Amino acid sequence: MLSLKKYLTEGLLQFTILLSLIGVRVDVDTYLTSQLPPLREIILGPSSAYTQTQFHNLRNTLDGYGIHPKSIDLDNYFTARRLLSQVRALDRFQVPTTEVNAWLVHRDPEGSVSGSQPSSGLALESSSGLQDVTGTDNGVRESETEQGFSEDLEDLGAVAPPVSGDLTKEDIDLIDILWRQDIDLGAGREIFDYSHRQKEQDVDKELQDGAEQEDTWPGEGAEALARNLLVDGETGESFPAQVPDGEDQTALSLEECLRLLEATCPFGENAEFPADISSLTEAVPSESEPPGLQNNLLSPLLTGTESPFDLEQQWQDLMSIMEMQAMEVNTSTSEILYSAPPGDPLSANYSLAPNTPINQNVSLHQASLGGCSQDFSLFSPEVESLPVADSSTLLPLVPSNSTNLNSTFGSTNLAGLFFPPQLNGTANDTAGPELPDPLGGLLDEAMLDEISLMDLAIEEGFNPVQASQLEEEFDSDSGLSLDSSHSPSSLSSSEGSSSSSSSSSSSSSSSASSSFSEEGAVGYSSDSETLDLEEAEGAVGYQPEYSKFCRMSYQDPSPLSCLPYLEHVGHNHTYNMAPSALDSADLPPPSTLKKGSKEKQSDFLDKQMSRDEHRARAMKIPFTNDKIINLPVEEFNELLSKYQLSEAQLSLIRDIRRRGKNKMAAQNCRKRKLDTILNLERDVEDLQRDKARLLREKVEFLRSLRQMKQKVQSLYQEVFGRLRDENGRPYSPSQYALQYTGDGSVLLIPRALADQQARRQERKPKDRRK
DNA sequence: TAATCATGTCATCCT
DNA sequence: CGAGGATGACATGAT
Repeated sequence: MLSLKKYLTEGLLQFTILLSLIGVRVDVDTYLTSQLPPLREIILGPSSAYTQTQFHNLRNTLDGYGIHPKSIDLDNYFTARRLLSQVRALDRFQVPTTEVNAWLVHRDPEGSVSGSQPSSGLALESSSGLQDVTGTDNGVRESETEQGFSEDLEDLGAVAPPVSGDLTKEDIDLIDILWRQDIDLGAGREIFDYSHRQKEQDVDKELQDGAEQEDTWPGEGAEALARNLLVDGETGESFPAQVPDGEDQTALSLEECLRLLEATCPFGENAEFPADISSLTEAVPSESEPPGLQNNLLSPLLTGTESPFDLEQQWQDLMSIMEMQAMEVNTSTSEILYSAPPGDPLSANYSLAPNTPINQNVSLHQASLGGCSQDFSLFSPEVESLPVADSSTLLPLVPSNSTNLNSTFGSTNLAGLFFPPQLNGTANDTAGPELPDPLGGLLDEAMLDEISLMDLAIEEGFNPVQASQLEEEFDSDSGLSLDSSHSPSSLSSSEGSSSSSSSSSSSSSSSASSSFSEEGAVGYSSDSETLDLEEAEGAVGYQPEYSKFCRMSYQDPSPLSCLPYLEHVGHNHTYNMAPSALDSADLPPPSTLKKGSKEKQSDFLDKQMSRDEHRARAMKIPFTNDKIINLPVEEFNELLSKYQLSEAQLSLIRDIRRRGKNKMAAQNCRKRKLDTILNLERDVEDLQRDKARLLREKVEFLRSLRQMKQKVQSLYQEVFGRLRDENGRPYSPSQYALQYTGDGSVLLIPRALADQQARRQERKPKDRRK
């Protein structure tokens, strides 16, 4: 039951963070990436502004006991570290791995516009986009991307694996020197323990990275946007810079495709219509080039593909945003992207006539990482005919936006993908001669379901269930740990740490008690005793709590920490677990003191004592508070039975014991809380990684789907173009359409009929969704 | 001086 | 039933 309760509590916390992470507005990302302190502190660890907290975290979790959190040394230390790192950064080539990758990838032979883009994510995606149609090394490329991505995450501190390589020997040496300077002031070496150092380093790193990225990422977002929308050097068309970037490969293949299509529609005779689609496929290998093709056949099909393409692209935009967020692009960038003036992209886009679909398609291939703003401009007229707000509000993944999402995402499923836009209910004024949906029956329902599931999963903020379902369907080797199995782990870890802490605390206290217990009870001067007695009897309320003598962290064995002169060095919130022990331990033998100093000393001692100690003294309790608190029940009762104690004394003793126990419990409780938060931090990082990976996978799926779709389209055109009526004339695409039946046969049916059926099929998945 | 933090304490629930 | 652990809430002192 205890663990269940724990689990629930922790689970609630996790759930909360989870919600904010994956659900509503995906805001944790922005919290993480922006410089908003609170959540960021919790998740990524405290910044220097929260040094105190950070220190306590370390103190509690990393055994960083030894320097007081409020000590000035700490600031010195951090400042020194930071300056040191900055100085060192001057002579070091500190380029994040991803950055390097980006540059490598960006060695564009054409020196295209995007080559100057600093966005690593964009570059990476572009790289995979470059390989898009070749497809052969896609896997390799993708893995590169993934690697780069995760590295990126790590670089940005979202992940903090102990990379010992981060610290060079000179680093350690320098830190060592610093430590030696600090240890005199009471700083324990644990402070400079690696984990701590790494945390600190992360802070430094963040500073440096922040400086670097200011150059590259967020600040230039708008500029990049502007640049990306500039006129393309090659074609003179105005479209996003990504377009020429990807043109190398995809455009090429699409041009091939175009040629193929143009070639496949001869006006010749003897058009034999293959009865079977498979035979059709065999008869016309996708890359073969039958000569001659009617041009007007192209546009309906190609424009028909634009809408789905653009929907995919929206997904990729989504991707980009997610990943950019994950890459700790700060919110300002996102805002820039979100609020990208619709006018320019739109006009730029509309400058793309529908009869230049290649560029659009090509750009769509590339629209993945980073380039969200550009991507907006890539929406085809069909999609952009929707209110602009729809497409932009789509991006933050607001669940309440479901209607818009449905209207846009709904057509992302295959039915939408393969239906010409006019059948989708989206206006398509620019489309040329219309062709009916040729491919409605080509892909089976199951696939439709999968795709819509994917859409749904991400659309609704990555519902874990759906996401895992999605995972099961698409990726068996998932590392996703969204389910509750994670909580027990963190639970157990916190449990373990708490138990360890409690055990160590009790052990340290008890050891103290064993050595010093008796002295504490006897060593008080009588006058102060009577005084205290009066006070105690007069006032039931607490006396003011005296400041403590030493910082005695309940786990801190460091003798340095008990030096009285250190008290004014830093504020001292001691866990006075064994105050009497401390008192007696640190006091010089009374014989060595003069009488005046002895008085002072006892005054001083008084001030070091906790309220309970004062009360105990006042009530003449014959044994130490430490014993009262830490003795096992049996021994405690034995002890009580040895003395004749008044009811008041007994009651006080019980109170002391209760309070002492509760004090430790509170300490443990707080420590547990911190542990929980740290664990959650790690969990969030993991989930972010998982999320990014899933999104990458989705993009991959969509990419391959798009390729399939292209193939099918070209095949359709080829087949349709070869059809001849009894007079040997080609069928008009505006009047006839091919339709695939369930049994694999292909029918030539009148356009109107095809439209009807297409609409019916289109409604199905939408209904299912409701 | 107000805000914030760390810590102690109490009340309460639970085992 | 009492001891004691856990934890939320509040108090207090320090910064």
